Amino acid sequence: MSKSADEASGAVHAKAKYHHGDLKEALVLASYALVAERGAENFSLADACREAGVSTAAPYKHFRDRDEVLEIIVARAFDVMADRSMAAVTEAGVGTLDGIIAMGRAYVQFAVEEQRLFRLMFGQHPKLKQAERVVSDGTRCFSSVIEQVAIYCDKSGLEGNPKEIAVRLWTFVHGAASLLIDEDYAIVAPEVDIEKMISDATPLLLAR
Amino acid sequence: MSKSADEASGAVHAKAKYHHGDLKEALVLASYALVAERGAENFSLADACREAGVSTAAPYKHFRDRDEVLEIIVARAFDVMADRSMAAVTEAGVGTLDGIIAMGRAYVQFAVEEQRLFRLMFGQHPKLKQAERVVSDGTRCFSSVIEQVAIYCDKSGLEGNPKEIAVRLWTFVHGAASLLIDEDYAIVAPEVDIEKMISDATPLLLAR
DNA sequence: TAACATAAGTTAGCGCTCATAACATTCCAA
DNA sequence: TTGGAATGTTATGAGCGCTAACTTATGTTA
Repeated sequence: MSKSADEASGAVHAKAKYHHGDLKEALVLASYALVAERGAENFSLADACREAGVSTAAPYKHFRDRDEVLEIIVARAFDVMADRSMAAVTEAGVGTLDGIIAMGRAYVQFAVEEQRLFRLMFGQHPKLKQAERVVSDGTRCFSSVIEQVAIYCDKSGLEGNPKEIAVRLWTFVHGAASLLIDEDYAIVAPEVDIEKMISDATPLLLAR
Repeated sequence: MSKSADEASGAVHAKAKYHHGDLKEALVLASYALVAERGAENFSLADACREAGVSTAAPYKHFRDRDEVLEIIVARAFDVMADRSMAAVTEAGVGTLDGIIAMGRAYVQFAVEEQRLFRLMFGQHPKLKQAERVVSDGTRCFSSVIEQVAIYCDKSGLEGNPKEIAVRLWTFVHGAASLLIDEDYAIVAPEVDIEKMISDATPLLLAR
């Protein structure tokens, strides 16, 4: 078992080599998994080190600090989100009402499935927000929403400003995602059906 | 100066008395202020102890652990929020569209002014969510929204389920508050006018 | 009034974190 | 072949939450 694991990791006969090979990537992968599982607040770089089999000082040869690791994780998470979102749109119909609803649902679904990552992506963490990779990936993600709304407006002769409408839709699904994963609905309105709420509210919010 | 402070705190000639008087309340007040200022993640019980002038072990005579202090803080913050919300409704008109819009704006305003508290109140923190005081205070807060919607529906002959509509409105303003304080709007749509967005969206979401 | 139980403080210490400094090893290129 | 540069190591510091064991003050009861 441990033998096949060794082979899978590409180490032909790697008995405790001093240099890891690609420690940076290994630490990012381990950290990504740990954050996705336990959340950023319960993630320690030290754990990632143990997983990668190196000392707790090793990361500092590759990263500025703990926050730089989180930065990279967030950027990757945005990529994953963008992919899933586009897949949903493509399936439901580009530039259609159903497509836009599907995007909203995909947003919430991502938030539920990747709770811990979602919180890190959108939560307040000053250092992360300024990071180049985070800003550009986040912006790209949002642009695709505006695009879908623009096509829909065009098709259906709606007059509104696509960006303004996109912000409105984003606001709603983000609220839904947040209240859902933070279990605020559960306390106050456990019976709420999110999927239905989104399909109900989307056309209302698209109105001019 | 220090003399008048002593008198104000009720200590007639209190030079370093071994027993504090009301350490529990003093720690809660100090902690509330620190959390409001720095956020729960950057708050240490140790800091609150220094502020209160006691050892770092002292709190454990009064609280189960750090989380119990946060629990109490959240409960108090909900009270403050409920007060401000009701004040806004009363001023704008009970059971009117303006009243409902005012509540939404008050929600966002509270979130902005008390960012750190807001995050603690609605963020994911399993131990806190289950706490009795938090659940009951949160529920009471939400009930007042349902009430306003119900009156409005009655008056204007709207057919919808008040709770369902209240959830929809809450979802929207919560999304707005979150994206605003976490600076996600700032990255992607810095020009957005939240006040206007809320007054635009509220009537749309009230529709059946 | 004296004695004592208990409440409410203290110090010391464990185990964990992030981060830095100083040292060791390995790799690669001149 | 050899000397940096890159990439590991160990040791350490400062801060955190929390517990154990001890001390001091308080207030009730005999």
